[in-house]
Amino acid sequence: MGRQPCCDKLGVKKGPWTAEEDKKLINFILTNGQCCWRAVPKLAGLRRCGKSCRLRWTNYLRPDLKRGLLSEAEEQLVIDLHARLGNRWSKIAARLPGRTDNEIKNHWNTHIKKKLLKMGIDPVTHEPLQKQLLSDEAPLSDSQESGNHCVAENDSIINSEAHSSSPTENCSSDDSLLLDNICKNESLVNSLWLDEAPLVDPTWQNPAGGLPSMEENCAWLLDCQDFGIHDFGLDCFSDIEFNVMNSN
DNA sequence: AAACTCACCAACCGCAAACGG
DNA sequence: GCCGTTTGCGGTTGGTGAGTT
Repeated sequence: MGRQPCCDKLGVKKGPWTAEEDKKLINFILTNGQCCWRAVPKLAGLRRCGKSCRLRWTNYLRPDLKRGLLSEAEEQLVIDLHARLGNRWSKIAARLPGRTDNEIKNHWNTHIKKKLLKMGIDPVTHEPLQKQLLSDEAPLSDSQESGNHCVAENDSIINSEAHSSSPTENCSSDDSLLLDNICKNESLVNSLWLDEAPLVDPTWQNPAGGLPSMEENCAWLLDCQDFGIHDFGLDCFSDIEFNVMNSN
C-alpha cells in the first residue's frame, strides 16, 4: 500500500507565496487558530497543500519571529547546542526564541559551517580538524568512535573546543553578557542535556535584547508586503495570537 | 553592459513519529 | 496491536540578487 500524497498534486500551487496568499493564511489563522493543517487550504481558500501552509506560517508569517541575522551570542549558542544535539534543528530552534529550525539550518549551512572550518573545527564532530587528521590515521577505539559521531555524549567538548574559540572575543558587550549567562547557567545546560522543554532565559525576555513585542514583530509585514497588517485587523494580535501561542 | 559565479534563503520532498479509530 | 491519516523534521533544491570578471 503506497503512501498517500500529502495533497492532491492536481490544482495545487507550488513555489513562492504571493502577498495575497499570505494575507489569506494570516487572516485564517488569526481567526481560527492553528488546527488541522490539511484542512487549512480549503477553509482559507488557498490552492496550496496543508504542508506548505504550515511551513509558510511557521517559517515566515508567525508574528513571534525574530527577523534578521543571528547575533554573535545566538550563533555561539547554536554551535554549542549543535555540539550536544547534532542536526536536530527543531530542538535547537526551541532554545532560540523567535528563530525557526529552517532559519537556523540555513544559517548553519551558509555561515557557521564555514566559520568553524576556518577556525579549524570540524562542523560535524566539533573536533579540531588537526586532531581528526591524526585520528584518521590511527583507527579509533570503540569509545572514541562513538564519541566522534555522538558529540552529545561528551560534555567536555562544549566546555573545551566550542569555547576554545573564545566565543566572547568578537561579541558586543551585550552579546558577551548573554553568552556568559548562557554558559554559566548550569540549569540551562542540564535542560539541554536532558532534552527538556525550552528554558526561557530571562535575557530573552528583556525588552531591550530579548523578543520584540508583537507589534514590532508584525511591523516588517508592513515593510515587506504590499498589504498592511491592519488590513486584517492585526490589532487583535495581542488577544488572538497569544491565545493561539499559549494553546500550543 | 553582459556573462558568469557565488551566497543566501524560501520552499519542496520524503521519511518517520504521533495520533486516532 | 494494527492500520490509515496527519503532522513534524531534516535534507535538498532552485530562484534570485550581489559581486566579479
